[in-house]
Amino acid sequence: MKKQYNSTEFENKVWQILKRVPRGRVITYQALAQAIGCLQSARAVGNALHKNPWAPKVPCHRVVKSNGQIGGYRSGIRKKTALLKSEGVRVKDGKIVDFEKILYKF
DNA sequence: ACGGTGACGCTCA
DNA sequence: TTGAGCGCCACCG
Repeated sequence: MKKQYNSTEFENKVWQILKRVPRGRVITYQALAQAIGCLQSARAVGNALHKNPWAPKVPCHRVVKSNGQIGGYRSGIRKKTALLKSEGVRVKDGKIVDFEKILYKF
């Protein structure tokens, strides 16, 4: 597909992995980065999601911080939380309930 | 080429 | 437990 700004294998990998996360589950930026191959690039992952050209196509709202917190969202963490709750994920004050239980593993 | 920015992570006080 | 600081990687002007 055409590169919208720059060919980034890294980003492509991010969306790809994120798309295989089932509904009602969540994944951490760290795990995502690890799946790509760079455990230290959790930040870069967030950056990729932040600028992701396929906003509604990719369930970016299923990506949370490694400590179980919601993290951030381009449209606001509130929206992210609402989406998660809509999928059956219980969120308590910006934190995932039973985080390790709904955490998706590859 | 360089510096700044960002939806992060971990350690220390 | 909470807050602040430093380090990490990738993208953009």
